[in-house]
Amino acid sequence: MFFIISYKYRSAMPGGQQRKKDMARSDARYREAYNTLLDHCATLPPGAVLPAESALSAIAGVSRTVIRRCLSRLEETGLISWDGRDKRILRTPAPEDRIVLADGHGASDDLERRFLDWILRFDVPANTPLSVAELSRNFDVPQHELKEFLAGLSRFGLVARRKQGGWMLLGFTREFAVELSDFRTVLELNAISHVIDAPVDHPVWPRLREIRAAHLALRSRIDTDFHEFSKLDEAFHEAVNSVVKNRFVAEFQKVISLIFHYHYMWDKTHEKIRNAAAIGEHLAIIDALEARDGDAARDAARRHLKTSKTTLLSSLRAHEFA
Amino acid sequence: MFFIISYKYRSAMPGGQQRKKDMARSDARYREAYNTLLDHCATLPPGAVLPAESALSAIAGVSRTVIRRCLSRLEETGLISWDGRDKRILRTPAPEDRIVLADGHGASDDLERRFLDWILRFDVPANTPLSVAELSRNFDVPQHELKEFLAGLSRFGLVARRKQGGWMLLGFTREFAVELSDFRTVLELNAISHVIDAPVDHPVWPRLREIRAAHLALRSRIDTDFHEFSKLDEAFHEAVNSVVKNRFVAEFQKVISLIFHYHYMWDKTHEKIRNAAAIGEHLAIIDALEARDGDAARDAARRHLKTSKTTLLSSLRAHEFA
DNA sequence: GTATCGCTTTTAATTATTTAATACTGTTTT
DNA sequence: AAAACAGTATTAAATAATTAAAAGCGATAC
Repeated sequence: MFFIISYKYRSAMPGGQQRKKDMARSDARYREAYNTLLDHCATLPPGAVLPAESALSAIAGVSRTVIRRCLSRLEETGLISWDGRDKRILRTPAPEDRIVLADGHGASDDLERRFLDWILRFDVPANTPLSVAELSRNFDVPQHELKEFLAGLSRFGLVARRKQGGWMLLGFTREFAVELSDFRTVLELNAISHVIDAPVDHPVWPRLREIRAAHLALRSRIDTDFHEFSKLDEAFHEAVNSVVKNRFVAEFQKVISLIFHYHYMWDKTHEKIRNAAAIGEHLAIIDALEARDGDAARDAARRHLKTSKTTLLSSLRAHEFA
Repeated sequence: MFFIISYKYRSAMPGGQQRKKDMARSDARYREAYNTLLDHCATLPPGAVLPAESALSAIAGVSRTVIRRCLSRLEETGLISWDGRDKRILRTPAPEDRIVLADGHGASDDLERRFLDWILRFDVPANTPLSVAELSRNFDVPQHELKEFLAGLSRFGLVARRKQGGWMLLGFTREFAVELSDFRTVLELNAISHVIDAPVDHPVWPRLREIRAAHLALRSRIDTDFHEFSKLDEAFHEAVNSVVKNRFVAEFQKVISLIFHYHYMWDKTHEKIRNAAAIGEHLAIIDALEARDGDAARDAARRHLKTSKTTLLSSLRAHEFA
């Protein structure tokens, strides 16, 4: 009983805002909901009656508990009157009525990309112990999120738990690269087969035509713009794999394409020659696909993936001896 | 300063054992290390000098911090004398000197199997909200372990976060089953190709011969023992896939085989006929493999996997209308 | 000079606390 | 009477706080 009522008075305590120390869980949800409610009130004239608590909870996308906390504050601030079901707007909310949102970690969503980026860019060696505390600081993400993220990565065999606690980076070893390349080949050849069977009105066909044109255009100015190939490579493989509608394939493809993409970008040895050759390989695949010649397409793809694998491995070797 | 010294006296406090409430983290590591050290002491005669702290930490596989805590207790119990580097055994340890290991959650390792078992056995519907607290109670696993586990599963698209917090079971929908089957087909056909290329002295060949014999034996008594097929099915697919040495494939295969295995066990409709047919399909694959006929093997495998897919889907449909 | 120790600092596992979500219950409104 | 609603109680999720363990760092003994 007291528990609920106390909401009404809590924010009236000295300081107004809660001390950070007391907040086991952030009240960001409440703050956002409050502002959303303000916006809603702004659309109504003074004297208007507010809808039911459950209706408001639907509007703000939060539970009734949060709504009641918001209403308490609205009443207290003098924005509304509140007695049971009767909730009336007293005055139109002003900009200064909003509560500031404690700047949360907006960084969380991008974590995977930034983490892989870090590993590949700084060439973090295999068997490096990963400190959750340190990663948390560097990536500006709460520790528990990082733990969940690492738990997810462990499913890909990229990291593993250490017996003495914490985590350890397993890849990027030679074995990892080989197995990744092999797995990519399996997925990609399957995708090629799917493209061959795609109906004539499938969006992949115009997309491939565009990509072919882009390849030809880049080939004509390869001497100067060879570094643009990386983007083209990603687009090509994305187009081919887009035909396969499979959540498992998609999940892996995300990681695979990221890793290959970065290696293409950073391995600068013979970059121009490599990219020129890859353009040729891509065009061969597209030719075979458009001719609906499955065997030829798979052969061409196999050749291209073999080149990719070799490139990936040699870039690892280069780092090893660096 | 006081913090560390207190180790020496803490265990002398009333009760001897720490109150559970005070233990933010379990001291299981210390307890195990202590017993290990006792075992080590038992091999030495009284009066013998114990090795350096770092050496002991290597023996017990823990940090020096834990070793020092153990030494404190050993000294206190009168088992050793300890003054700086001088550590001598005073008497041979007796069985009652061991500390009891607080029975921890030995349940953690088996979590994946038990979780999938639960989903499939009780036919938990798609879009069911999963409560970490409840799962934690039912599976007798700490909450944070469950969160990490669910984070891992989300990589397979089996579960996902909810915006209002917590997790939600996504599969087992029809789409999930279709995509899982398709993915399994891709992996399995690849495995078949690998088997074909395996050298004559590869262990897969004798294994397949054994499995063929087991199939023939079961076929002769299929009328009574048809339910034994489930084990045979698992053995067959495991043998074929064992040829592919790939961490990504292996990780998926674990989940896939579990799911198909359970469905074979529980879908009781036409079980005898289904299993008899599957035996024939398996034998056809084995025949083609032993004849080193890649195309025939892949065709046979495709037929078998198609049957499997149909069975999986119809078992889902059966549940839907139940 | 180097191996080892005492002590300090840092990290990770786990509990505890706070906020939010949900379930339940009786009352009011239609 | 039935539906909608607010008040209350319970439960869960996020995250801070706490403790065990690990790692690090001079000092010291050999």
